[in-house]
Amino acid sequence: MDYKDLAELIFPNAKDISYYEEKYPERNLPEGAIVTRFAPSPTGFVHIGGLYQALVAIECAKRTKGVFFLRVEDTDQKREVENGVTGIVNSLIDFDMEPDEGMISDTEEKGEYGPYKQSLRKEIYQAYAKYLISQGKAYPCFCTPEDGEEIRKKQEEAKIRPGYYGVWAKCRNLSVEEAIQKIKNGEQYIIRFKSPGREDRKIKHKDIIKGNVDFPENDLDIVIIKADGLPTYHFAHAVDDHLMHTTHVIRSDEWLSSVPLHLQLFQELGFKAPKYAHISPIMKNDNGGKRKLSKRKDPEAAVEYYKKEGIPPLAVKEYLLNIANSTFENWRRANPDKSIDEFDFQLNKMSVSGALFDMVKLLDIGKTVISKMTAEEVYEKSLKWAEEYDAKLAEILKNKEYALKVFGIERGNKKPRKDISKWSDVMYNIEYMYDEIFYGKEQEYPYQPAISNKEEIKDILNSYIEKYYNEEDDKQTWFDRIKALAVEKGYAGEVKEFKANPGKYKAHVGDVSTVLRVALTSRTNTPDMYEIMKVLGKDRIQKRFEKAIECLK
RNA sequence: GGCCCCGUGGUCAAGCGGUUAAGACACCGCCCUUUCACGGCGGAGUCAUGGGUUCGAUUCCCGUCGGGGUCACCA
Repeated sequence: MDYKDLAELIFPNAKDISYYEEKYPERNLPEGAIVTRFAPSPTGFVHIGGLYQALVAIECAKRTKGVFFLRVEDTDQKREVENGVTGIVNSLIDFDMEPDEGMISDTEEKGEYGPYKQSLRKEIYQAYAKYLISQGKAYPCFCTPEDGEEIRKKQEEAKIRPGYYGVWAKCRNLSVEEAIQKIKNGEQYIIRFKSPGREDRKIKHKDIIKGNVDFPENDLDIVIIKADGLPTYHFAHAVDDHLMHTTHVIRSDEWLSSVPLHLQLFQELGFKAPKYAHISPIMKNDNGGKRKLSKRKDPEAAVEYYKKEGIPPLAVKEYLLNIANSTFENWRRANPDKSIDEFDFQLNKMSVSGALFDMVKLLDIGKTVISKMTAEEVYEKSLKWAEEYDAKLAEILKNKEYALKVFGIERGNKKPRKDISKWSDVMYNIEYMYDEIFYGKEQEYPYQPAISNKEEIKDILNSYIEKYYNEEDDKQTWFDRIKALAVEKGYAGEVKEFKANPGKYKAHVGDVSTVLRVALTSRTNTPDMYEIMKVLGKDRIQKRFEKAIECLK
């Protein structure tokens, strides 16, 4: 009896691996094309770090006319969440990061290299496990989880390296006959890889991001097929990325220390190993210390958070790209209007250490991104956001024609306003332009100390609307009239003049403007008042003044 | 604890043996200006530490310290 008999006994129905080798031929891609993937567990939750990885992967694939695919790693059934895959796919779509192939929902997929869901690939893994067993490179292990625990305990007590290896790997040296007998006796088992490695030897690995890294060889007989018949991550990774012809494995750097094992697996399976790029995680400052953004503690760890806040996906991507390649920022300054797809992303220029997440910077990028949009775009996007997250905003945005005027204020010129960094800022930015909200609020007029006399304010307001305001005026004329009003009432027409001779005037034209502004908007700081008045129109201006005067009493 | 990775201003970072050590965000000041934002100009602030190597180290080597990762029938 030999290894083949053992393999046959364990996986009687498994196909020969040549079947799969033929079924999934080499991809027909241009020279240098990168085939890579995003391979999350279907928890339905996409971590910002996952999005980051996916973005990097997409940039690589796009740049080389390669392939980016989505594979679902659901070999741990405990982690399975209902509709988890759809959730992930939708998040990618939200960010305009749709994969070229792979899963497109919980049950559907596209592409020739599937299934893209590992739980559906059971027989494939078993075929390769069978192959390994028949070669004497894997074996059934009859140790129970409790046995494993016991071994670890002993190792800990003896202060030696824990794990299933060397003399501790009890089942490794079972003869084929013994193994067959145990199986026939109905003993439960799992399949372990028979590692040819030695801990006292080093291997060299060149990681695209981390550079040269030396490790001790792997000598652990890790399990490749679990009791439930599904593979472990390591085995699935080797089989899948081989069969799917992945050229570059781009993943979080928590996997870096598994590289010796993975390389060994590829070697023993007779596969060509992919290139690896291990990305540093995005960190967060946690009083003094650094730690990974945590799903439990940090809301911003979830991609869903950005959607809820209304931070434009493009802003998130630009921010992430900036962490990935800091040259992006300079490129962006030089090419403010180009698509990010034109940026020459370099995998090997990625930072080796983990960056601290900087929300302030993200929001700054958000401001710039939104400032470049047309009023129409701002309208569409904020409405879409509002429909999902802010019913009141959605309601006031119904009148598109008017909303466009409001969003058009100081927009589209060479120096557009930058005061909206996310869609959830919109309400605050525009609410006073809507009468239903303006009059609905408890009226407060924060007049400035420069002009605080009630009669004075009333006089300025009345004079302005009666004698000085003319809807037809261009901006220069409009402001000249405000100056004339100021002068008439004994204020300096120029701020400079006032500063030069402060004793000569009650205050200056700026203070007069503030009176108008506050009456109009109940705010001291607003965008350009000329444009605001244009949008409001004379009737509404008059009404607001009347209301302001009324409130003075 | 073993193994591995990392350490330039508050943050992201360029730099790779000789630089006044880029740039961005944040901060401060000034200018522009009817407010605010924008924009422009300027400012403060950094090579973790100790030893080497070298004519010369932020750059190379070693130690120390600090941070992170990993040691599952989880991924």
